[in-house]
Formats: sequence, C-alpha cells, structure tokens
Amino acid sequence: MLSCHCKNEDCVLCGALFSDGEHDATQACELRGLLSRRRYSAGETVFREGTACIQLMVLRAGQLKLTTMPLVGREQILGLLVAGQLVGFETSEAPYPYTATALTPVDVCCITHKDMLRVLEDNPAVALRVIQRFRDELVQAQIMIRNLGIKPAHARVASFILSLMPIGSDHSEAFPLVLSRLEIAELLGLSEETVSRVFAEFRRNGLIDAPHGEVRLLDARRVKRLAGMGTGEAWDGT
Amino acid sequence: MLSCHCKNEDCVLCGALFSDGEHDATQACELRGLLSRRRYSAGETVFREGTACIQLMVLRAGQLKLTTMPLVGREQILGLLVAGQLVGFETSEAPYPYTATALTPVDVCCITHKDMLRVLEDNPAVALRVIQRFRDELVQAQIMIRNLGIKPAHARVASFILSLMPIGSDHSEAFPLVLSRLEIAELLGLSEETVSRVFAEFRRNGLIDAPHGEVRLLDARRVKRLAGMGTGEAWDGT
DNA sequence: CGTCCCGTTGACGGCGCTCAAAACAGGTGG
DNA sequence: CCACCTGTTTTGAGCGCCGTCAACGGGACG
Repeated sequence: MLSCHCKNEDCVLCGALFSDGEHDATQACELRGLLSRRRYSAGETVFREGTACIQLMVLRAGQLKLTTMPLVGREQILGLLVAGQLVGFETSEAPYPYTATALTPVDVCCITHKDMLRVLEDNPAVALRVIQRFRDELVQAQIMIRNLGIKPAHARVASFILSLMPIGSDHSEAFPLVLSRLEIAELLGLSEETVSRVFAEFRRNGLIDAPHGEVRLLDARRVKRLAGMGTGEAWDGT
Repeated sequence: MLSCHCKNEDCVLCGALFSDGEHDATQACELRGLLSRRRYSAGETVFREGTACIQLMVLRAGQLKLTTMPLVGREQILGLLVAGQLVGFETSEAPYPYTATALTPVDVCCITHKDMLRVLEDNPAVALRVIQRFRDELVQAQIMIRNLGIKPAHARVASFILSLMPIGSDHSEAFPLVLSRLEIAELLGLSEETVSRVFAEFRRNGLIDAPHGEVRLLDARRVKRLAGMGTGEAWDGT
C-alpha cells in the first residue's frame, strides 16, 4: 500500500486512515487526491484574519502562531500550534477569525472543508481523531482564559516558562525559547517591557537562567509556586 | 418510532440520530438505554473542578456557567453554556478542568464517555454534530482570549452588553440580564466594583439604561464603537 | 563604521484592584 | 405596614501594578 501523501505519523487524517485495517487501498488513494501539501518559511503568513476560509490544514511539521489584530491596538496571540494539530476548521465558509504565521519552517497538508466533511461522514475513525484535537485545543484555550483573566504578570510568565518544559524532562536542563519577547508578550497579554522586566527579576532572584535563545530552571519549586494560583498548566498546545 | 429520552430538538445526540432516515428503531432504543436525565435548580453545582469526569452531558434546557478557581484568588468564568451545547467531554478519564454551576433551572442528558465513543464510531452524523459544537466553543473561547488579553474595562463591558442582544433584535428594546455584577466581573476578568462603575458611567453618559435585571441600549453606535477595537463579537455561547 | 532590530532599564502616569462604607432591595417576622 | 436582617449594588479614597514613552546597549549585517 502506498503511504499517504503527507507522511506525518501524527497526521489525524493519514494516521487514522492508514493505521487500522478497515480501509482499503481504494479509499486511501481517493483521499490522497484530496490532499495538497504546502511549505512556508519562518515568519511567513499562512493565511490572514478576515480572508475566506475554505480549507482545513493539518500541521505536518513546524510551529504556527495564531494571532488576532484589533482595529486599534496590539496583537494578541490566541494560541500556538505544533505538529499534528488542525487549523482553519473553526468556521465553515466564513472568514478566518485569526491570522496564522509560521514561527519555524512549516509543512502542512490541506483539504477543502467540502472534501473533509465527506471524509468525516465516511470515516468515524477520522472523526474521532478530529474530536480529540478540538477537545485538546479547547482545554488549552480555557487555560489561557484562566491565566489572562486571573493571573498577574509574574504568574503568567512563570506559567509560560513551565509550559516550555518537555514533559518528564529533568528540571535542571535548559530548553530552547523560540519566541521573541514581543511574541511572549502577545501570548501573555502583557507589554514587551513587562515581560523583559519579569525575566530580569527572575534571573536576579536565582529562579531561572536565560542565556540567548534558551531557558534553564534553577529553582523549579519557586517558579511553580509563582505560576501557582492554580495547577500550573501549559500555555501552548504542546 | 419512539422519540428520544431527551426530547430537546437541539440535542446533538437525539437530533442527529432521529432526524435522518438512516437509523432504525433498534439503534434508537439502544441509545435510549445509554442516556440518563438529570435536573438541577438554579445555583446548584452540577460538578466540581477536580472531580472524576466520566460523563458527557448535553444541556437540554437552562444555562450553565463554567468556572475555575485558583488556589488563591478570585473565580474566573471560562464560559457560559446554553441549551444544545456539550459539557464534560474535554478530558477522558481525567478530572474536570472546571466547575459547572446552574445559572437557571437546568436539564441535562448524560452519557458515559465509554458509551459515547461507541456511539461516535457507529454514527458519523453524531460525530459531525459533536465536531460542530467543539468548533463553536473554540471560536467563543478565542474571542474571550482576545478580549481578556487586549481590551480595557470599558470595551469588555460594552462587548458583554452587546453579546446579550438576541441577534436581529431591535436595538431599542430591553433584554434581560441574569448575571449578577460579581458574575459579570468573573466573566470579564474584572472586579465587581469596576463593573459597577462602568455600568454607572454608561448610564450617566446616556449609552444604556439599566433598571433592575435588564439592560436597554440607548446609543448602540457608541456602545459598538467602545466595544470596538475589533469586531464586537459575543462573549457567551448564545 | 553605520544601521537596524531586539532586549534591557528607568521614569512616570493611569487604569483598575483593594478596602471600606453607605445606599438599596428583598425577604421574614412582628 | 413597619422594623429588621441579609445580600447586592453603588460610590469613594488610596495605591500598586503595569502600560507608555524614552533612552541605552549589543549583536547581525551590509
């Protein structure tokens, strides 16, 4: 059997269609014809808020940020997406409610909403995966709501730093920080300067070390306590 | 054919199962056995954050608020749910990430996650409806993120007031306001006093009239402009 | 070396939170 | 009907957090 056009193991479409035995090659080939693949380089705009939304994308590789821009004021990041997640399926035949920008080189599989609906009707396994993705994203969104609504600047930054840690990793090792100060600010609903100040204060107090492009936790306990006021959940979709 | 145990037309389960011709009475009866129905009176807690989450509920009638409570600090409302929406399907076999409280007398249909997964595998129509619900809720959550992250207090309250208007209604007529000042504050990420002050200021400036338990728009243009900084979307799931 | 972008730091002002008390509504019993 | 109590709403005073504005330092690049 030919493998899927988009070879990502985590792809909700390909994974669900090819991992179980209930679908034959005919169906697989049919689906392949519906998919197209695109690449974007870091910083490139994948689609812009307000433009027509007719395609669902599956993020194959890389990282996307979803932002929204008020008529006047600063951008707000709605969320970050990593490989395996869906984007552009929120509204049918309506404008995109946000702008998607590539943070890293990005690789996506595209399918039109119309075709996707047909696939969903024929393949419960795909539908289940899609539901799972939406559940995850909704939980992430609720965590952001909670943090934006309740937490002061220190707690937001602390939560953000903790969200960068790969789960189960040793707390003492450093992990990369791809976002700029401005992007962190947009994610946390703060100003660039406030983010910078909090990072500086954390460093002064021996909570973290933050050399160029990465972060290292020095005092995980205190960071967690600061993030606290809750359960210290992640800020992004990782 | 017997009608569904939960008779709500908007019920994602019943509606999808009984409106199209492709399901026979056997399947219908089987599903009926999986559903149980519960009622809650206004103010009652439906389930509490952190407790085991094994059931999906479909809101049949009434209004629910979803709140989260940090270890220290004030509550934050994550969202409001109206008839037809799902609740309690975000996490499988994990604790509820929020508390659900009835704002009005509430009527729900319940089904265990285990049974629901079986239904979803067998019924693509149900799966499509569930996906639709999650899409809607995700869009609502993103609107809240945007508002909490960007907008100042005036704009939040203005957006909230506009969200109360039934769509297509005459702007000049009054509409009911079921939430207390405290609950509005929790929804908007503000303090009770600030909400009260903004309402008072709006009244002084002739923007709204707010007699006991209802609101009337006097100057829709200015309220919309205040809510502005964007597209003035709704705050809740109506 | 000059330019640009990003991060940092400082000064300052305002928005909104906190604390506190008064005004108000609604229910209950006399 | 009034007195009383309780919970909600309103209003005021004070201040702290954080956003704004501005200046400065450093690395990348031409």
